[in-house]
Amino acid sequence: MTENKLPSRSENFSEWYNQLVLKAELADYAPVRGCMVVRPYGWALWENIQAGLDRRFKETGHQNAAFPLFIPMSFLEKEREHVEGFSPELAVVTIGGGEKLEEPLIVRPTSETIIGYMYSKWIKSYRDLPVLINQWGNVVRWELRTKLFLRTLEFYWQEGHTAHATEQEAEEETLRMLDVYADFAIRDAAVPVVKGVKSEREKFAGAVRSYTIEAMMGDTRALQAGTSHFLGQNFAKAFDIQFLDWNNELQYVWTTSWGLSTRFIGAIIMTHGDDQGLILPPVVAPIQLVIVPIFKSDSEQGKVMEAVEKVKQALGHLRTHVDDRTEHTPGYKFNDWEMRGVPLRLEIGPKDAQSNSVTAARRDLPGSQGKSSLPMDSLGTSIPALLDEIQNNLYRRALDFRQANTHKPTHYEELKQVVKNGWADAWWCGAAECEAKVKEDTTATTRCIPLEQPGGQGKCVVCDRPATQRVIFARAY
RNA sequence: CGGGGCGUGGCUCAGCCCGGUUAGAGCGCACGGUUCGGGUCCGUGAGGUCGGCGGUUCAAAUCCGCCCGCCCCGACCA
Repeated sequence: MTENKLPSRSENFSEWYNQLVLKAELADYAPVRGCMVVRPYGWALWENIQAGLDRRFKETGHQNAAFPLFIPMSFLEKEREHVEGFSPELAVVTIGGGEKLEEPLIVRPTSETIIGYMYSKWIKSYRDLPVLINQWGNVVRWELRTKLFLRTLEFYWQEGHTAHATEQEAEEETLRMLDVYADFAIRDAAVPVVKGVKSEREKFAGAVRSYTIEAMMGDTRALQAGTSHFLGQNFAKAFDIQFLDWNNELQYVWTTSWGLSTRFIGAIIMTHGDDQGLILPPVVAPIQLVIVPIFKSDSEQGKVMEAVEKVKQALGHLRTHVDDRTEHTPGYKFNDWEMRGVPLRLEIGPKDAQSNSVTAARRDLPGSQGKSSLPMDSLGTSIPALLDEIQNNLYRRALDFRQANTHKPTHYEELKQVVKNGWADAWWCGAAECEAKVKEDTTATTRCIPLEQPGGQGKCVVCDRPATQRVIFARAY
């Protein structure tokens, strides 16, 4: 009767997540520890994420390009913080074509260095600036503990790398791309995010300042869903990226980098999913609409399939799938597509065909609550409207959840308590010791200093000294 | 690397403590029929060097040793 049941989301979130990823056929474990195979359904979701981002990148004037997978080891060593940050997690190639290499190559963990090297060759004048390039690709980081999509040895992402003539322009670019990520997360993925600045401790190795969008997952843990870094002149100096300015003076460029990875798929799963399985936001769902035909006799089949054809034509612009498998009963298919997160299901049976209507079932509302009968003639407008409503409902629900689980502790004992099961939004003096103490005592870290601040000042939740900024403490993935 | 748990058909596990016929179940898979508006039901069948190596024993999935792998919790991280 109940086969292939998922573990309960509320009882064992982690197990629920792992099994859901496998059963929904988003990904599978690869033979190498920590590596992941992205299966067609998962990749289709990634392609929709890519499309949403890529459109925004183009709108903001960026171009795509591709840089090498292999980077000379010496490149990494040119920027001190960068090499310190990434050394422990490098994959290194020492043999090529059977010969020991003179200089080891690293498999890129990120491409600031090799792109910096190329930029130094390309940029000579202020007329060459800005350079606005994005790369879609894969990178390798030898992580100790991995989790499907969230942290794998190899992952797919995009990394944007830009160079500018002035500090202000680079800062603007950094924030512009942070906004692009936030807009994508909110509007395409229905994932509410907080934009903010990372603390010194949490920032990218080599950055002057790292910005982040942080999202709350269904177990209240935080996930860094995308980052944008202001790199100052760190990489420009390490790679000699210099240009002659308007006054014929030699200047270092100002650079930025920003990235969003397949980790975001994990964010979508953990934000929207429920005990039944995935719930995918319509904008990014590989299948927006599944049609389940229902019939017994041959004559019923004829009428039903005729209706199915009509519906397909009316909804030609949507990503639609007709589940015409004969080996499964309708009930089985309902559960199957719910598990896979398809946002809307249309059931078309003899009764519907008879009454010239279809039965629609929303994935975001459970059981009969989400069911309604829609007249066949107006599906061209009613279905897109319904998908919109689902998209909006998913966002609002996730936002409500985050707000309900974000606390504002005013003293340390309270902080320690709330951070066990939620976010803490609190005054912080900015001292690294306070940050470290919280981590020590609770495992929670500072996620970001939100860009939106209430103003005024208070007392640091850890040490009671005066504080002018609020920060979010949370346990994170 | 530290702490905990676990390795038995594709999956989830029982059997192990107390060694002894051809190693089991449910799900999945294949075939036939039945059913089809919320995971139909019945039948038949395929599929396992019990993680690996070694030891004890007349006899090892079961006892002992070593190794390997996986999962969870930490340190590292998008």
